[in-house]
Amino acid sequence: MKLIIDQINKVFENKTRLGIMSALMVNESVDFISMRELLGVTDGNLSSNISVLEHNKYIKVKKRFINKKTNTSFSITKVGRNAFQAHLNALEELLKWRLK
Amino acid sequence: MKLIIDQINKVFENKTRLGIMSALMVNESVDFISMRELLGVTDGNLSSNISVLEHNKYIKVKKRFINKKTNTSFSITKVGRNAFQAHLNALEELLKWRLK
DNA sequence: CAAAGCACTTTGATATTCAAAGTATCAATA
DNA sequence: TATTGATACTTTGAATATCAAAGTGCTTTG
Repeated sequence: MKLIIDQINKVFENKTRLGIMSALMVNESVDFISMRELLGVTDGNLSSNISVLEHNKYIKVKKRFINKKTNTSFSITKVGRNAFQAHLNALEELLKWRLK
Repeated sequence: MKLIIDQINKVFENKTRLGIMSALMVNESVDFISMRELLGVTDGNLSSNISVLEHNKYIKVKKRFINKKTNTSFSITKVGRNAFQAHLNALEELLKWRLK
């Protein structure tokens, strides 16, 4: 069981980051405001958790202007997708372990 | 998606506690030493996380003597089982959400 | 040109984590 | 029978994490 637990990724042991990653697994790109609405979190919370994921190279952040307003959007990286998938697999293993 | 994320239980956002609960879902009772070995954690880590689960009434702690040595064992409560199941359902929902 | 809004980021008080140090009891060795 | 070691935990606290309020830098509106 230790082997399974070791595969659980600390970065994803957080509601907001779990939500961000889930959203980016199915959406090519999601912008700041949409993500905030989707998750129902404060902007401060979203911003700091985005930073954590970015520093881990799990997501990419793209900033641009859309009619004179800043627009920040996120996408998942290959590394992020693999790490998240590994985390989900570990969770699944933990549940399978329960049954044997 | 906010509705799903809200169902994620903060108490279970921790490797050790996730492991404890998984173990107690399938084992009527597990003692301190066995749990520590099973999870591969330090005794301090196990002890403090057991306290968290106990204060949340998710597990019961039973202390007794087995040939003059203290023996502490844990079991899941009805409340704990329900809470953990709800948490697992939320995780599952989050994954299902990914597919639509 | 203030004042208000928008789209974020930073700050910091508060909460959490977990291993080292501590406690209590028993067993063995000298 | 002191003394050291082992076992079975618990407590402490330094390090780290969380997240909402306050801050920043724009633009727009009155």
